[in-house]
Amino acid sequence: MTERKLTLRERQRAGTRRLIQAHAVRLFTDRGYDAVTVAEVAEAAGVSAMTVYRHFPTKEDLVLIDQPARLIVEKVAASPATQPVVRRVGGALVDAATVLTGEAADERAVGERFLLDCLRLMVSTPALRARHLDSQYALQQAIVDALGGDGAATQDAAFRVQAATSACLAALHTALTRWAEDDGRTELPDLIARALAAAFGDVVAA
Amino acid sequence: MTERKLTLRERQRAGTRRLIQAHAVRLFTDRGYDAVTVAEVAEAAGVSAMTVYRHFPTKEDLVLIDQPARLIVEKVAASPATQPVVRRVGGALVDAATVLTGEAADERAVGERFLLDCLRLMVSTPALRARHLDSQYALQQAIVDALGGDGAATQDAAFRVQAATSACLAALHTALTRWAEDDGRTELPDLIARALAAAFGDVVAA
DNA sequence: CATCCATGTGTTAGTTACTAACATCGAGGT
DNA sequence: ACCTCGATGTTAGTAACTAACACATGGATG
Repeated sequence: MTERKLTLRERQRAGTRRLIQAHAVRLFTDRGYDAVTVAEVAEAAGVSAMTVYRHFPTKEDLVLIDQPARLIVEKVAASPATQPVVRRVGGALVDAATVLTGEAADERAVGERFLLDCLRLMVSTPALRARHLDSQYALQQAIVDALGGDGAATQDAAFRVQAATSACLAALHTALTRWAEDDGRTELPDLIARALAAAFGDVVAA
Repeated sequence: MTERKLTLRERQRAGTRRLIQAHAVRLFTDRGYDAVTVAEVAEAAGVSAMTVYRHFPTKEDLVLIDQPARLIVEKVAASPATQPVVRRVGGALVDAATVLTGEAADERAVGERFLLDCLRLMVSTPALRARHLDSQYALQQAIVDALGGDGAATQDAAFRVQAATSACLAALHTALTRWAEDDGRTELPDLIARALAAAFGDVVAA
């Protein structure tokens, strides 16, 4: 699975990174994001505050998970260009979620729990929610590029693609929020599919 | 139009508020949001930094325009409950935009220019874009409430309403972004209607 | 018109997120 | 064994806020 060619330093670095993030999410969940300072996170992880900033550019990045943008973009690019945009993007989102949540069940237990903790923080903390929504906006730009709506097409066509893509990602966000509220009890791909169906009707029936 | 029963102090307060905001948006547009400190905004407006914070809780609020949430919510609540959600919300968004951009043409020239400056900043500055997206998320909650999907209905129905509403607001955001890029040359209601049509097809034909 | 109070404002001191610059220590190749 | 480079710590600094207190002025009351 994971690359075994990592040098000792790289493993140590990755280790402290995960250590810092784990302590951060735990403290934030316990006492609230705003009530915990970066210095406290650093102390809990046994490092200096500067080290925290070397691994995470901002306090918010301690919680924000880098969306699997690459996977989604690949799936969008691989979708047939003959289908409507909402179907292509929606299908890619469901597929990507299936791949991600379907990984090895043993790692899933711990990994998914951590992910749910992060998601809950993102939904409940205004600053994190805002940053998360903005990262989805960045994902939208990447998806639009992958859809092949390159500068060639009309500006009006590009606008329509933007609108459809943003609507799909909004449905995804609704599904993610619900997933966090449900504590992960419902299967994420199902939630995404249902959110898409609620917004677009049967256009996205895979 | 505006209430003439304002006391002197209220008019003074509103005056300094607009003064501060005008100087802020001008400075931000000229030199960039991050390169201008709140202290500089205060100095340009001829007040102390503390006064700026008394009028605007955060630096970001100097640019963020309070969305006409009330108008939109009213229009949503007034829409026929028999129609699908995307139609009800989409129609309300177009209607509200028509009302707002259709105001007295003389005030519109200056007001719309200021609004476009703010929008451009919101689109191009990450911190502002994030806050704006989050304020749209707040608007989403208000719209869902107004849709009458009160706790009575199924939790699943509430989820579907959330998904559809969020998708509509995503289309709105795409339209607003395009409007700012177009420098307001295209009529905003038309842009919104086209964005909705691109996402949902003919479901929203008003 | 004199008085009192509420409100907007200024000043100061503090907290916290974040940055820059320099010193140190240890991993990893020579 | 030596040298380099990368990870970390330390210090000092900037800027967005917040709290607390003092001051002045609008606006109502006698």
